[in-house]
Parts: sequence; C-alpha cells; structure tokens
Amino acid sequence: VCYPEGMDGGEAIVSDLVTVPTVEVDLGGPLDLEKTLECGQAFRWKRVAFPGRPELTIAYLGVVPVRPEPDLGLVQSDRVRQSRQLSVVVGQTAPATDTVTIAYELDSDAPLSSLEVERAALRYFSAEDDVISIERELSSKDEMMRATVERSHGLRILRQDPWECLASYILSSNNSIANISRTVERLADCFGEPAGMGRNSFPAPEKLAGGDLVSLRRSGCGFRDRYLWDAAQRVARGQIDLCALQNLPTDEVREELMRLPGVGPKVADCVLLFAYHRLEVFPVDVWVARAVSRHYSGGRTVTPASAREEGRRRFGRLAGYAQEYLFYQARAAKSAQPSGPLESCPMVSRGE
DNA sequence: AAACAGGTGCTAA
DNA sequence: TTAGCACCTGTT
Repeated sequence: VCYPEGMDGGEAIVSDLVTVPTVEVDLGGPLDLEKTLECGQAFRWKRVAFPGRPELTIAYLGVVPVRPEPDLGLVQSDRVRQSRQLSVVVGQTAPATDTVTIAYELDSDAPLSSLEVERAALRYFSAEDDVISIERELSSKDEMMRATVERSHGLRILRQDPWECLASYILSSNNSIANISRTVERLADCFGEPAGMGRNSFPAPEKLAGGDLVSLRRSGCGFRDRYLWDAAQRVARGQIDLCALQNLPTDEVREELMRLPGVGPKVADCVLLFAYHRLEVFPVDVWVARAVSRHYSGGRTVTPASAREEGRRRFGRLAGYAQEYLFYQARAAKSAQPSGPLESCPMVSRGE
C-alpha cells in the first residue's frame, strides 16, 4: 500500500502493489527521478511512499505513453499512431542511479509484456541521451554552468506524448506549475480513460474537442479554454498532424506549432524539446530570461528573443539541456528563499 | 485584502 | 519590429 508523500495515513492510491508486476530498467546512464519529474517539464507525476520497499525509496506515480509493438502488423490506421497510456509507479533506491524499477498494473483486456513496458521507459526517459557526456560538455562552457550542471546531475529531458505536451503547455501560458498540474488532472478525470492505478489517461483531442468551453473553464483552464479547445479541434480534424511533425526540421515544426492559438515562441519551444526531443532549442520563460540577463549579459535585462538567441549560440545542440539546468537551478534557489513554502511552520495570524 | 506571478494575442506606436 | 495592455486562477 502506498501513500502520497507527506500525508500521514492518507488515502491509499495503489491498494496492493504486491500483486502487480515490476520490471527493472537499465538506462545506461544516471536518472534522478526527483529532478527529472519535479523540474516542471511534465505535470502528472505524484510522489508516493512505499514504507519497507527499498527499491522504491524514491517513487512517483504517473501515466506514460506505451507504443504498440511495431512488429505485430496491426495496420489499423489510427491504432498505430495512437499510443496507449498506462499508469506506472517508477522508483529508485537513491538519487541518480542508472536503473529504475517500474511497477504497472496488468490490464486483462489488453495485456502488456514486460518488454513493452521496458521499451516505453527507455523511450520516455530518453535512454539514448548520454547524460554523462552532456553534463561534461556543458560543464566545460563556463564556471557558472559547471556549478549549475553539478546541482542538476541526473536531470533528463523526457520524451512526452506530443498531444499531451502541446495541450499542457498551452495551459502553461501566464500560469503556474501547480495550477497547470491541477487543471491537467481535472481534464483527465473529466475526459480521459482509465489507465490503471486509479488514474486516467490524458484526454484524446477528439474528447476535448467534443466537450464544451464551460467544462474546460470549470477544469481551471481560465482564459486559455478557447485556445485548448481550438487546438484540440484542429488536431482532431487533421488540420495539423502531430505525428508527421516528427519528421520535419525543427524550424518547420516550430512554424506549424505557432499557427495554433495559444502557442507562441515559448510554448512551441517547450513542445519541441519535451515531446519532439529537439535538444538544440532553448525555451525562454521569465526564469531563464533572468538567468541569461544575470550571467550572460552583464546583468542587463534582455528580451526573450535575444535570450533565446544567446542560449542557442552558446550551447548549440545541447541548448535544451542547458536551459533545463538553468531553469532547475533558478527555481530551486527560489524555493529556498525565506519567503518560500514552509509547510512545517504554521502561520500565526493576528486578531483571532 | 490587495498585490503579484505567469506567455500569448491584440492594438498602437 | 516592439512596447503596453488584458486575460484567469491561485498564493502570499
């Protein structure tokens, strides 16, 4: 039985982990689950605790895409393109190990082999990225980056589902990570399909397109409701083919994405980085803009456009990793401020 | 309770 | 091209 981290005696999420299958996956390089899943690139991971399970000392519950076996010959048009979504618990014994343990629930309707789950994990966690080399190369750029990389050891850029990533980042504009997570979760509860372990898949574009603006607004989309609805509509109608974008050059993918409502330079670059794995892009939000201003522009405030140029110029094909390290460090520094969240320190209010 | 955080779309310089 | 503003939800 597992509990949400920090909630004593909270409601059990996974009632009986003993009976679910597990597979150990070797990524061939370090993965720090906490940094990777809580840095803000993905929105659906929840920390969970399994007392007495050393292989799950650090564990997260989330929903990952599982692609169908390529060699099964299923040519049913849409089936092939659409990946399934599966709830999993991913755990490790200590930060930044090379291997993780994946626990998943068997679905009798559509059983999965442990090999398929392993392949999904290798893909989702970008096992092909040689993070040791990436960290070494970026460390050599300058002293500030060296220290930043050191703090970010084991942070990996994920390979997320393009539609979920696009939709999530449309919601991210002028919004906080906590809000985005809440909204994504409500959308899944409202429009998604059961994915095991009590959680739902991120809703297919057809599902969101078939919904109404009022339910999107109620889910917490805010003024972005019409952006999301419109984007879902265009994806569902095939006016933009997110699978086909996989094979286009980065600039063209960016151009296509930015035709969608609610998708500007930042959101397009995030989708390029976190779904299409274009490691040469450098998404610029306020945090990264501040970091570039402070460290690479002599303290002078830079525009997002020039910060983006500077990032790509300095870090080239690894700009995406450099950006994540800078972002992770900036936010870690922020939450360490005295005004940051101090949950163990109850607020004392006057006049009660 | 009012101030603030956070990208994009739109309009006006 | 770019500066300035509105947009919604939640936290401090």
